[in-house]
Amino acid sequence: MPCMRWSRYLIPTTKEVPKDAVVASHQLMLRAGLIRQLAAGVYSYLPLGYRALRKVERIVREEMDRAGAIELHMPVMHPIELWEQTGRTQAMGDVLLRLAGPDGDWRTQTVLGPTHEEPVTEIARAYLNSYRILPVTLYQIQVKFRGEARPKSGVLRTREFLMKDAYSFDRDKEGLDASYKRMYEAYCRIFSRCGLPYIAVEAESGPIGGDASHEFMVLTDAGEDFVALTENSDYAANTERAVCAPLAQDNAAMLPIQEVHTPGQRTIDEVCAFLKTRPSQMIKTLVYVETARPATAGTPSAKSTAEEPAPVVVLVRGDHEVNENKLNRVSGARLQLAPPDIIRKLTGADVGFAGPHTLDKSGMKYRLIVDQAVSVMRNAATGDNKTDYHALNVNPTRDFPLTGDNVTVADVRTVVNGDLSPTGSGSPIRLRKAIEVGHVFKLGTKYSDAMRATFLDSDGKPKPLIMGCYGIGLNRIMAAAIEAHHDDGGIIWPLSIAPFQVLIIALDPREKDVMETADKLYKELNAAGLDVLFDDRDERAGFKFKDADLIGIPLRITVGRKALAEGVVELKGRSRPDVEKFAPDAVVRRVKELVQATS
RNA sequence: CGGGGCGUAGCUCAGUCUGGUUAGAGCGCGUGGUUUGGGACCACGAGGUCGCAAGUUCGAAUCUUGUCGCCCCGACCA
Repeated sequence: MPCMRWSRYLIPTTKEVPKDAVVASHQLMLRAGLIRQLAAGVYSYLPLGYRALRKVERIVREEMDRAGAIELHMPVMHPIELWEQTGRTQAMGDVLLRLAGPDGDWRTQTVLGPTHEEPVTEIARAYLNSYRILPVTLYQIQVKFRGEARPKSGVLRTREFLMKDAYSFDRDKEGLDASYKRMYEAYCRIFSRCGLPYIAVEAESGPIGGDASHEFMVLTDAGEDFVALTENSDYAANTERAVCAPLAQDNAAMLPIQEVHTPGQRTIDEVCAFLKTRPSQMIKTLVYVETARPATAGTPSAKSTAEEPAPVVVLVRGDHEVNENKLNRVSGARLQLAPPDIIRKLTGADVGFAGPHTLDKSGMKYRLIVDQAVSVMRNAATGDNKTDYHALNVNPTRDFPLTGDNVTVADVRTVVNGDLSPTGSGSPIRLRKAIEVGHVFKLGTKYSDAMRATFLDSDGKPKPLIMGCYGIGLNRIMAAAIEAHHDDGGIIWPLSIAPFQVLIIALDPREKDVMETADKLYKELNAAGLDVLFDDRDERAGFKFKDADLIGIPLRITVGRKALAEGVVELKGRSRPDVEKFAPDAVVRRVKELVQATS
């Protein structure tokens, strides 16, 4: 049995808040001696932190196994050729970490895996070649490497992290639905068992659409995703994807268009202040062009000199933001904001004065995409396609079309606070910050097509494997748990993932009785299969209590001279203020009860 | 990649503007003593090529240039 005496263990706690740590979980993980930073976005897990991480790992593994997934272990080093088969060297860009080496060296042909769709599909291609062995779900718990542009918030966003990634392979869409559901349910169990207050939200699902993707979120300001939740909880989605009920038609009488001299007023805020109007009464006119498919050096696959696609003019309300995911889907192309020269050519004005009502005068072809919220406006203010001028009382239908070959009315904006639930319940949407701890995704045949991973179906015909992928960030679970469970004194671990379940503090370690009693409790609890840490350090009581609160072990047994003189020891839960007194024998029973009740 | 900030002891920082003995404090660490139920106190001590490099100067933590690293905001995020 390993010796878990604090005096012989390594728990470098600190009183001072490390200067680089901003969010609570980062500060506490450093102060409690769980992690140590080695480089930007690269952390060591110290003994206490590693124990918690392994607890999380165990829960994840148990639930994956229970859901019928099969564990394997794939390499971190991948031949880049594998990534070229799916075109993701380009899609991933700088996120894909390459090894450096002399030209022609194997190193330059090797990348560190940021995820494992390609390697797992390579395995599936080799071995999952009959409908008879389907469905199969494979998973691993493995380190991932990503060239994150900006690691931040401690362990929440790093360049190296531990992930559980699972991949399902099915013969048809119904099978995928079933596999997806099984993983979804396993995820719910995992996050519940880890003590996380999570919600599952609809997530951006890329080209497949529908209900093909969910993210598991923990609501906290330390997160960097935004989720849209309705007040009555009938809808929850990532803002990348969230939709809302259409806005109602404004029925004000249309006023005649009026031109206003607005010298140098370009931004929505400037113009609003100048015109004494509000952003919600303005139309933001944005010009997009198709992203040039960049031909990476060395790959002579560039298709150039095709006809220059027409710019896409997008209208959203002044207080709304374009959601580029939605826009790309509506337009059927990958768009980016147009450079100034195209804007000048199309609008005849400097950037900042574009409007939808007089665009035809340039003679340039363009497509018009009108956000639904704009389509119901009346008497809006917008640019006048004339430098230093804006127009008042611009109206859809009268001044620019809502129908026609090159016109689309659609939802292309990001939802905002106060939008109403898309379910029609009328419940308002609230935006909340959240940490993404898990993501389930129906992939379909994207990778099996690209890598020709087919199986022979019962009809004797080769068909592409239908895939799903399912990720969980284990380090993020740890950090999210701390974000959700801490107080001024430190961490309050959920029992299930606490590095230790019980902390025994010997308050007067030089007293023979105290040490003997504490040591006996330590041995008994250990023998009962509990994870026990024994604070046998010769320190003052206050010092040890502060440390105990900081590292947040759920159950604390205090053995002190005074209480022992009355024949008792003290039991306290980290999350509650009250202290219970027990005879040493009784406390072991009580602790066992408490641990069993929660596991 | 754009904007801002910071690199001095294991940690938190002062000193830099205005160059000048041997570079400081608190925490932590070691030794001894007094203490001992919510981060004690006294004494002594160990620990730093002031991120790195070049330059200016009689002299550089301090000025100049370059470079590397870290943090924050933004952009980006299969």
